[in-house]
Amino acid sequence: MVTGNKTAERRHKLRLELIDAGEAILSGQGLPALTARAVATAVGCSVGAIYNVFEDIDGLIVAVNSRTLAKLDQKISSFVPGGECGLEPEDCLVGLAVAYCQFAVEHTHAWAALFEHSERISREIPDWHMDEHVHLIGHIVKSLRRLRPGMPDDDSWQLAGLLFSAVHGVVALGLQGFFFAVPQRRLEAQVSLLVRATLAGLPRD
Amino acid sequence: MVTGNKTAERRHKLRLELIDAGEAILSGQGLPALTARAVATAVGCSVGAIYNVFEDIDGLIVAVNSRTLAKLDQKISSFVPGGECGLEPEDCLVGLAVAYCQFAVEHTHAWAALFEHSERISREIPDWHMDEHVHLIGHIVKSLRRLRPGMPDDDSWQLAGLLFSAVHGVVALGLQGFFFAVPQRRLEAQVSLLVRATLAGLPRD
DNA sequence: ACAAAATATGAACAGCGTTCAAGATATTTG
DNA sequence: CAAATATCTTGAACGCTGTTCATATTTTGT
Repeated sequence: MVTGNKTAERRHKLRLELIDAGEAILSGQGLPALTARAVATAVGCSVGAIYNVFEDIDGLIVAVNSRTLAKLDQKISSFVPGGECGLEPEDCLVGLAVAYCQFAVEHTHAWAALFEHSERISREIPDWHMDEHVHLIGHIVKSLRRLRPGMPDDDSWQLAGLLFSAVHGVVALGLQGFFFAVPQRRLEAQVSLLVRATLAGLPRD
Repeated sequence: MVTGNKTAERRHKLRLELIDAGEAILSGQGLPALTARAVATAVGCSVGAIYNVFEDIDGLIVAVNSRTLAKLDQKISSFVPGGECGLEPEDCLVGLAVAYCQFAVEHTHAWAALFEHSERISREIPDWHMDEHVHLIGHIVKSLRRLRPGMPDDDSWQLAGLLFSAVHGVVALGLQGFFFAVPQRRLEAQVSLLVRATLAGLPRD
C-alpha cells in the first residue's frame, strides 16, 4: 500500500502549522523557548507527532530559519543589482549592510537563531539551507562584480564572505551590547563606515 | 561560628580543581560537554559540591572563560604598544588581529565558549568578567591612539570595538566554515586585509 | 570528649529531546 | 459493505540536563 492522500495531507498541514507555531514562539520568546513540547502544545498535537514530520527538533528550527532567510532576502531585495536598484555599487553594498542591520534589530530573535543554531547543532546543516545562505552572499557578489569588473570570480566570493562576516560580527556583538550598548543609529553608522572604509582601502586590482 | 579555615581551604582547593577540570573538558570536548556531572566526576566530588563553590554552572563556565581570556591576553601581549613592541601602529593592529586568529585556531573550543556562552546564558555576565573583555579592547585603543593622536577617546573606543567585532566576525564564521571552508592561511590573510583596508579607508580626522 | 553548629552529599525534581509499544485510523481485500 | 491488513499516531517512559534540600558528615566551641 502506498501512503494514501489523507495522511499526506494531514502531515503537510501539520508541518505548516508547526513551522508557523515555531516562528511565533521564536520571534516572541527566542530560541531557548522553541522546544518540542512548546510547539506541540501550541498546535495541539502530541510531541511524537513532530517526529513524523521532522527528523528532529533541529529540522523544525532549520525550517523556521529558512523562513527567516526568505524574509531577509525580501528586505534587502531593493539593494540587489539587476532590478530597480539604480545605486552605485558602493552605495548598494552600504545599503545591503544597513538593511541587514535593520533586519537584525527588527527580528532580533529570529535573526540570532540563524547563527546560534548552527553553533549549537550537532549534525550538519542540510545543504539546501546552506545554499539559502550562500544565495544571500551572492547578492554581495553582484555588486562587487560591478565595482571590480576585472576581479576573478573566486576572489569576489571570498571578498563577499569577508564583507558579510565583518558586518555580521559588528551587528552581532553590537546588538547584544557585548562591550557597551550600541544604539541602532550608531550601529548603522558603524557598518556604513566599515563597508565604505574597507572598500576604499582595498588594494587596487 | 564563623567559617573556619579548614572549610575555606577545602573550598578554595575544590574551586581550583573544578576550574582545572572544566578547562580540560572544554578544550577537549567543547562547551556542550562541560556539564555539572562531568566536572564533578572529573574531580571526584558530588554534584552538589559545585554549588557550594559556584552560584551555578554558568559561574564555573565564566571562571573557565576568564582563564581563556588570560591566555589570550598573554598571546597577544607582544603586539601591545608600550612594551617591547616596536612595530608601527598599523602593523601592530594587524599583528593583534592575526594573533587573535591563531588563538582561535589553537584553542577552538575555549575560544568559541567565550561567545557561545554569553549568548546562551540567562542572567547577566558579571561585570568583572566583562571588564576582562574590555581590557583586551584597550590594547586596540592603545594602537589607535598612536595612529590617530587627535582622535577623541570615545571615538577610539568605538573604532576599537568596531575593528574587533569585524575581525571576530570573520574568524567566527570562517572557522566554523559557514559559507565555505577557510583554511587558516586564508583566514589570516583575510583579517590582515580587513584591518589594513579599514584603516586605510578611514576618513581622515 | 561532647554537644552544637556548619557543611557536604546524592537522591529527587522539573525540564529537555527522543523513542516505541500499543491503540487508532486508513486502505485493501473478499 | 464488512473483515482483514497495513499504516500511522500517540503519550508514557528513557536518559540526559541544571538545581535543590533533607540527611549524614565534619568541624568548631566548650
